[in-house]
Amino acid sequence: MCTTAEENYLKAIFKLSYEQKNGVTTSSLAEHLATKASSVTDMVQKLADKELVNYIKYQGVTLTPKGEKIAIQLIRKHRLWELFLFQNLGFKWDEIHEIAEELEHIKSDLLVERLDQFLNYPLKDPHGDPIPDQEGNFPKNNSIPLSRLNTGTKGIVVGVNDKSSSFLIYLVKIGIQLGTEIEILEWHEFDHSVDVRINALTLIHLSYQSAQNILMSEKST
Amino acid sequence: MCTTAEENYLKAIFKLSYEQKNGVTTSSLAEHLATKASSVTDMVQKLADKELVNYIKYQGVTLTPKGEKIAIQLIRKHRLWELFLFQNLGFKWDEIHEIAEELEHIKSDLLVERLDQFLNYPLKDPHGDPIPDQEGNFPKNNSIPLSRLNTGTKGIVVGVNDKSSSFLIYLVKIGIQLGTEIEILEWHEFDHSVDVRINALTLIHLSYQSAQNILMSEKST
DNA sequence: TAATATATTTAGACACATCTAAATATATAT
DNA sequence: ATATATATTTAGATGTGTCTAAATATATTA
Ligand SMILES: [Mn+2]
Ligand SMILES: [Mn+2]
Ligand SMILES: [Mn+2]
Ligand SMILES: [Mn+2]
Repeated sequence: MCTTAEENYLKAIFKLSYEQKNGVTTSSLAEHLATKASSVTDMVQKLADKELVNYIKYQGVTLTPKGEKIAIQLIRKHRLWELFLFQNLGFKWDEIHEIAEELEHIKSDLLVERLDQFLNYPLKDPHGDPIPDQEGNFPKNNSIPLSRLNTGTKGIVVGVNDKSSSFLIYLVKIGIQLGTEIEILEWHEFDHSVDVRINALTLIHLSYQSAQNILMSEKST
Repeated sequence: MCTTAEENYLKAIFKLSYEQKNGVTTSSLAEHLATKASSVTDMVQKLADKELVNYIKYQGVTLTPKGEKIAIQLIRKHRLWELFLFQNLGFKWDEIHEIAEELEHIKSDLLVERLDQFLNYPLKDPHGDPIPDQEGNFPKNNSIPLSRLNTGTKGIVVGVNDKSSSFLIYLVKIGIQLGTEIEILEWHEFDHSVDVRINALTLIHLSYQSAQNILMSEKST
């Protein structure tokens, strides 16, 4: 069994290992978990003792299969709870992450399966992120950042990279949520910002950072 | 804010203060929480520093209004979660307590209110226990232990005192759950056990301990 | 390659929650 | 009332998870 702190470390290592292919660094973990590098070293050594991570001093850390399994189950629980909060309890897009951050640590395999069943075995959470199944398989999602769409193309918003409240609230304010149709009107070379049309109606301007964090369906038109 | 450990102590003090009117004793708390008397003393002193309990050495402990409010909110959360697990996720009578013991510590007032709304503002949990409202008021429940019913009277099972898995599983096995009608047939003087008829059909024998732990509606016939 | 900057680990400390063993207070019995 | 038993508190220790400051390794730059 893992403590809540250990679980949060495993989840963080899993997330960061997509950006850092040869070992997650101590400092990036410290930043992600809002803690100190020395605390990370301590914990990572403990996780290595438990054979949940591979760790060589100064070389960063990767998950063992055992550690990865736990991380994926946590993501599964997190996203199922988020969907429950969103769909059944009427929480907003930007209110669910923090609560799910606590709920994901409730220890009961049966609870997760029943929740999955109650929600009708969903494939995506309210942010458009894929929900892994019992075995840890992620459903395919072939989305690309809005920043990679060409002028003139249209697409549907299917997710976001940045799940911070501030970004999500901003998106709602400018009229963007899951399912919104967006047409690329014009890219601006100098700052990579873009003018778009929302739902064939409203014209708005998106910064490059926003464009990178909005995920669109690949339209094979 | 309280830690999970502090919250569990407050809840335990609240429960035990019905049996011990002038201060909950250190040893009874230790027993209830499956810990040592010395640990209880430590924690109780900390809770006194936080002004959540009144504590005088060797005199036992009582809740302050502030401490009582927290305890009642915990009971509210615990019972709402139990009902959710029972009604919506299909858990059995005896499976819900342990999971709710974890869920009750999730920190979000909005979550509790939304859950209450989702469950349609219920008055009782799956064990027949009253669910306090937002202000901490318990709905009246005028139940009496089966052990106090006279020969010939009938009643409906509306709750249980003992919520242990073993007792609940036993009740299900002998055909007793919430809503079951029980008729008192004959009391046995020597061991205070009783013969009863269940749902106007099955005859069974109950020990005095069982009779004390089954709560019946007061029938004003 | 040597000097400097940055990243990481180690050492030592602290708060929390628990324990065992010893000291002390309260209750009970002679 | 004194002795004995029981309940409670204190003292000292442990494990977890965190921190700051110091030591050491790796990366960068001259
Ligand atoms: Mn978490
Ligand atoms: Mn999400
Ligand atoms: Mn609890
Ligand atoms: Mn209950």
